[in-house]
Amino acid sequence: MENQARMMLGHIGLSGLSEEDVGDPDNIRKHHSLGQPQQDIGDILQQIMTITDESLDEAQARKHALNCHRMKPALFSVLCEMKEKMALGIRGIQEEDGPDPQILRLDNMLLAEGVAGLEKGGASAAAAAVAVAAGASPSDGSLQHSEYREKLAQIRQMYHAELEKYEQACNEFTDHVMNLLREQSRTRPVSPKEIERMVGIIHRKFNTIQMQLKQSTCEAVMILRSRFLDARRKRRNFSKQAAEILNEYFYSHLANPYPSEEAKEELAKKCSITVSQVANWFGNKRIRYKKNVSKLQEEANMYAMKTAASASSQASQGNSPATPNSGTSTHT
DNA sequence: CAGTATGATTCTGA
DNA sequence: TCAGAATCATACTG
Repeated sequence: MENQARMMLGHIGLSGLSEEDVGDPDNIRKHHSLGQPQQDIGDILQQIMTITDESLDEAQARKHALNCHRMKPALFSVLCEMKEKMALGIRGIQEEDGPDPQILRLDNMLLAEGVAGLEKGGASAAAAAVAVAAGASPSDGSLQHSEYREKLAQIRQMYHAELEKYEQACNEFTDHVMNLLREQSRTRPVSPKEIERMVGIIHRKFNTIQMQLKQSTCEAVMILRSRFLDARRKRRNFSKQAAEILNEYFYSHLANPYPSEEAKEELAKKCSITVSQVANWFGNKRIRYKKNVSKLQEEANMYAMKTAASASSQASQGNSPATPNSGTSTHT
């Protein structure tokens, strides 16, 4: 950081003059009386270039010597003059280009994913959104989404830690550069605009770093999300018992195999699956039955007989069936 | 390992 | 918005 700042500023600073130049006023006279201005400029440039090799203490001593030098006001005015000419070139640079659309996009994405939001609500909301996208009921969410939420929280934590680190580093660096410039303004002309410009440059640099952080965070969330959805996509056959229950209901309501919300909920509870899984099952079953009536007729008969048997046994025990047996008789 | 079964997803039309 | 239809992806079976 220290060196970077010096490198950024050193090339225009006066502190490049060597000890003998600054310490001994005669040297300046000597250089001027040599009648070889090009050689002198070369020397000075050489000295300027070696500034970065010096220790901080040396530089401080040199600066102090320079500040006390009786030629300083004259040098300062010369530098002001030079700067006036140079400033024309600097002014051409555009200052602000408004908020970066890419950063905005990334911010929105992170907000939507619950990474950049205020509290954990964002993360759970995102998890719920994933649950809805995956067609699951909210009731089965807590168990299956806990892992997702945990990972998301990890990403979130890392993101915020890094962001804070970058912000801190940016502020520290800005402070440091501003102090350096303020310090230098005693020996060379440094306008507030220039300081502002330098701060702008630093902020832009840190913004690009921040954008990279946001980009990789987005990537991580996307990977996590797709992995989570892929995991849900992995199919497990329902248990034999669940299939029995669903088939029984289907064939006993063959004339109208569209269970109501309440019926679906009950079936879901009985089969230990979600309501949407019940809906999926009925959707699949209806279409597949229709496509293959002749083949599934056998299955229909089997379930019809089974239902009849259980109904009669229940009747003999004095219990009435819980669900009406509407469709079986038409399909024998 | 190929063919089939099955749960889930996506698209379409009413 | 919902059901049907097509399709995908995986599990199961001979």
